[in-house]
Amino acid sequence: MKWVYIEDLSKHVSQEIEIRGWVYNKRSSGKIRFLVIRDGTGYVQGTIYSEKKDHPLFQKYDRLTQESSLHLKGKVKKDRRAPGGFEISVSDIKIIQISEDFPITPKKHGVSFLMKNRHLWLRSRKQNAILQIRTELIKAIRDFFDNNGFRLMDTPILTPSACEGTTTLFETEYFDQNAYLSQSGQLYNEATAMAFGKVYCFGPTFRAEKSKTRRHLIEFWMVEPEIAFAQLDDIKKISEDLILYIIERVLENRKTELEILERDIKPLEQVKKPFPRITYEKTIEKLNNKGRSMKFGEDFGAPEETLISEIFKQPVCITHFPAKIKAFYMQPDDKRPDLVLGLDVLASEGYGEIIGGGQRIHDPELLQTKIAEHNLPQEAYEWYLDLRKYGSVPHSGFGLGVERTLAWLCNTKHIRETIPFPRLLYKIYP
RNA sequence: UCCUCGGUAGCUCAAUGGCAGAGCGGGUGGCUGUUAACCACUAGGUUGGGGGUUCGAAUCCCUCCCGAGGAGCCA
Repeated sequence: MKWVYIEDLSKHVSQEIEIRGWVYNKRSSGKIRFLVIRDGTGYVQGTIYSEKKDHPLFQKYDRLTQESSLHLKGKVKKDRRAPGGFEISVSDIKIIQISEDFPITPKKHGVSFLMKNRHLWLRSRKQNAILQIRTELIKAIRDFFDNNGFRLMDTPILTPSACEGTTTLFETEYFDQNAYLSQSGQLYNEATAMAFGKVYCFGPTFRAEKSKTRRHLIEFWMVEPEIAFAQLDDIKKISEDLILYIIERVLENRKTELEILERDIKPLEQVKKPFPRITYEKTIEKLNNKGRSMKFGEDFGAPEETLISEIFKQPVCITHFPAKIKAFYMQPDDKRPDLVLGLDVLASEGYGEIIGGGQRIHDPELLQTKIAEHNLPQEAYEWYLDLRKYGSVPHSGFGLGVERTLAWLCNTKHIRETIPFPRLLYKIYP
């Protein structure tokens, strides 16, 4: 008999097939018994009907507990009463294992309990939906870059020193020296961009910040394109195209999951390019007009980002930040040397920054000065300075945070649900 | 690191100085279309740890531990 995944059931109506999965829920009513099975690709209801109370299938059914594993054979039927529109009229059950009492019952649970049971929580419907969308999001990101001439260049996770010297890094041993877990692939990406033109890296990054908010993970995934000869305006356009492509793909292929999450898709459908483009100084002005007093030189916090997204109702592209609040490698504006050509994109609906990037300094002397001003050890940056000695060109890039983007797409309150096993402040179990 | 709130049955919570409870989950029985099914019965407790006040503490005080929300920090 043919083993079929639940997501493909619609192709097998009226056929005898086999499903392999786990018991999600049971309901019984004497002579008819219901069994909801999940197999990772979806959920389907099985029905067993008999006049005889001691029917062998009833005996097996009665032994089944939540999350018991089984093979289930039966005929696929279309039925309006069944969740999902299809159900299986069960002809045989092969029990693989009777599960012990499963901790996560179909009722309410607290976050702390669920996080301790993250390895089991992943089996729940909403968690499953979020992570199904995650795989679509990642595929969409890769397709976007692959289809637009970018070369995938993986950057190292073990690095000899800080990329920027701003964030706190995880330190580890590297034989007889110290090494640090990467907080960004960008600097290495600049080298590969000079070798391949258009590149991107996609990998995990690590920040040892003691951040305890719904927007922060200690370990998170970031995609970082870097383009030789590109200037600020070029990456504005690419970041818009990327975001629009991602939304399109998720809306096209993951509608069922968005429904499970009860995500109102209108705000996503309404995202259009070009996004509102505004400078840092204009943003400060707007915030002040809205009663949020801010001075030039202050960085936006979570409340400001929320307010900005309320003003525009679209993702917003903010540029021209004070040099003081940005990293050392940012290219200064010709007309305003106190400003840098940085780019942040804030997602709509209050989700805050999902993209950060900008144009990089290509002048060797200027870069050297900035490294000195930021008290960074020049020896560590010799290779990086080399990139400006041998055919230096203007170049730009940005990083997009996968989990923040996913939280926005799914309308998930907390970022911890957007990665299978989140690493959070002081929490690394399971 | 700081601020606020919390920790009672496997889970979610009630009991605010006087008998430690309910719903879910588990077990037993019933029911022909259930949708987190329902109905009946049943088992289940070191009230986070330690100390104190009191005739009496889940409840008040001290202390430690753990968690949540937020802030700061943070491309």
